Amino acid sequence: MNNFYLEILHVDKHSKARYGYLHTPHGKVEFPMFMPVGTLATVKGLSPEELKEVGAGVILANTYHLSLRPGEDIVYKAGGLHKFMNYDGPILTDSGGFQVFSLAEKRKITEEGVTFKNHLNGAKRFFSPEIAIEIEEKLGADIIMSLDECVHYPADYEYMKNSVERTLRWAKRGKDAHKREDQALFGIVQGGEFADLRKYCAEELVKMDFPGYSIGGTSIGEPKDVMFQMIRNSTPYLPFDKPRYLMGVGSVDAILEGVQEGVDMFDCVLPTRIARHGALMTSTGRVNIRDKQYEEDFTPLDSNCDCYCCKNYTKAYLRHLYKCEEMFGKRLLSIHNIRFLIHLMEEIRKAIQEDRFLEFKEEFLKKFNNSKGF
RNA sequence: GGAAGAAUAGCGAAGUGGCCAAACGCAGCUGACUGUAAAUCAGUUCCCAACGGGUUCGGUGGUUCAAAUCCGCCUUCUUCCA
Repeated sequence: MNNFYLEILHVDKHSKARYGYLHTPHGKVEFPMFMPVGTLATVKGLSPEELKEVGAGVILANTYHLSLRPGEDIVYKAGGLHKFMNYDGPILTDSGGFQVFSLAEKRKITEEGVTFKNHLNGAKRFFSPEIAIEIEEKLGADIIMSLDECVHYPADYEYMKNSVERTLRWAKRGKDAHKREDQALFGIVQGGEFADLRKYCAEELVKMDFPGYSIGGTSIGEPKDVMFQMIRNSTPYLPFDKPRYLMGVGSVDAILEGVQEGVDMFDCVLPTRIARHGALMTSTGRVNIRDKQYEEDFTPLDSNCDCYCCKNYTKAYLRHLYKCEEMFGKRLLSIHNIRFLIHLMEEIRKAIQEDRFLEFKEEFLKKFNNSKGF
């Protein structure tokens, strides 16, 4: 496919951070990028117009969840995900590999695939690498993931080794099954905390020649330094000219760490989920808006933020909305958190182009870690 | 004027002789959340120099080894009858 490629415009002189455009069938987007998650074909609380306003490019949707509701055939009949959800930017679908982890007690893995007892009514649903691809083709995202096993942490070496071998076989099967020319299928690097397995998995995937590579099995409860090591054990084996996507990572320090190691794409439910729960990312650290200290605070959430929420509303008002469980509050806070991360990426991109990424990282973390981080 | 019933922690509400500093819900205060089973989950909320101690269940006086729980009186509220 020639309408999907990475256009690298600059590499930071003092790190592996890269800047450029990712070209997709639904337009080009700058990287490094943060991709908001819209599991059920909606980024919870935000309209497509609001997503544009906060600067979102790629957004995610989920194969497992959409295949259960409304069902991939409905989305297909609607004209695909873009039309169905009225989003004309690039969309990425996760394969269901994360649900192998998050719904661990409701599934069984075999060589053939994964059988889920779904979380809605317990009905069995079988996912093979081929079925995942078939569903993803019907959903019609620009970027799709092969079915993998997101392995729990910690896992012993033997388990991880077998799992990586199987994930590699699944990647191959998915690739063979994938027919749509207008979708980029990514392979996923697993291997947990084991350096040799990460390397092996990356190298084997590269042999299969995917248009992009994901790093999975991160941010599932492992310590930060372990996560950082997982990244460093993966990126060196991935081709320079293909996008690297660190899955499920959305904490500020981890994003900065990933960018430094040459990661181009990040996604995470963190900003939207914690926003709904009243926790906000600000340039000076974490804010729990429900806290009493904001009761009479008539200043913006983050004076350095240019989002609709920060430009128009005070902490006292946001606290009030939160405590009254008004949905507008959750929307405003979600808008802020997503804008915060996307704005962070904008600043990162600027810093990379000016070869001062490392200084930027240090300064940003210094301010951010003054209070509680994530 | 008479009759019946009720008063429990910020609110609602269990408990009706010892296992009660008192269930539970709400409100309050605080944490957590990372390819979304999440508008969720967890902790905490009488006072204190606190792995112990001190005061509580409308008020007051009793009964009892022991009372939120039983008895007398008082106060307030609700309903019904006049």
